[in-house]
Amino acid sequence: MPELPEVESIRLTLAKNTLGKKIIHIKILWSSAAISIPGYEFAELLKGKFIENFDRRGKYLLIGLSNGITMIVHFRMTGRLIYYPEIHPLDKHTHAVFCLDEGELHYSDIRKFGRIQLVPTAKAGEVASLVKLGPEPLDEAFSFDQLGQSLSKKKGTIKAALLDQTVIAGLGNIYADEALFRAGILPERNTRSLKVSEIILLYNSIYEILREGIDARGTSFRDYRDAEGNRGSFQESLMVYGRGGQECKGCGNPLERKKIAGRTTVFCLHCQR
DNA sequence: AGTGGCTCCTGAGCGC
DNA sequence: TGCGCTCAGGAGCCAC
Repeated sequence: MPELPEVESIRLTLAKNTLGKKIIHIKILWSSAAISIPGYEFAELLKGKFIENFDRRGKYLLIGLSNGITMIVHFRMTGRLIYYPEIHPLDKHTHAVFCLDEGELHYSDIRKFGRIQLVPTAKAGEVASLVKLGPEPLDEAFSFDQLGQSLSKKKGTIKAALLDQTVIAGLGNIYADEALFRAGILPERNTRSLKVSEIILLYNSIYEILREGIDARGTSFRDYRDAEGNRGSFQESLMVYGRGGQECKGCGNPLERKKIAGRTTVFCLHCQR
């Protein structure tokens, strides 16, 4: 599932392959919920436009086009945007093909949870889902004070707080569990019970985990691929996610697996407290 | 206001 | 072999 490091990897590989290219035409194969406007209108708006820049906010990818329109993509669980230098056959779950002056870009999504919307670039900052987002964890301006302040407003468990995109943008189930393990904090801890020293540990862990995730070009636990169709490698470095019942890589005790904040959560009772 | 539960959707994995 | 069940989950929405 594309979280911040995966979306960032998609952004980088897309920019490398498609920046400055022209959209010749678009084939819409499935458009019911994924695209916010009727398919023909969507295709008409993008036809003949150049891909000018790529940005990312949390798990959202922002593609700037030459007509003053920004395409905002959220991949949710299984969304993919893959560039092929040559004409490439459609697969069962391809929803749209952007035919470029050189190569083509395929948007596919097995579970159909992904969303694409078009907004005027000038108003991209006003899009409700983006406005609500909390700070960017990799932004230089993001401090542990800021994290502490965001967390102080939350009740519930720290796991729920980390998944809340208004607290901090870009964490999903994988990186939330990994950051908590690294910080040595139990996911079920009440957010308000965290000491300043623990918030500093958590702040550093989030930063490191996301950086390492990007360096590994993301986590391909199952479906994730970057814009060149390649898998990431961070799944090899996971300490807890997807490892319930297995030995903790830190202490050797079996890892716990429990639903917290409605998400499967894996943690170590010995290494986290 | 904050929280918990439901919904969308498909494929994988399991037991029988 | 194949059926039917359960699970995986981001975020929007609703009820309390």
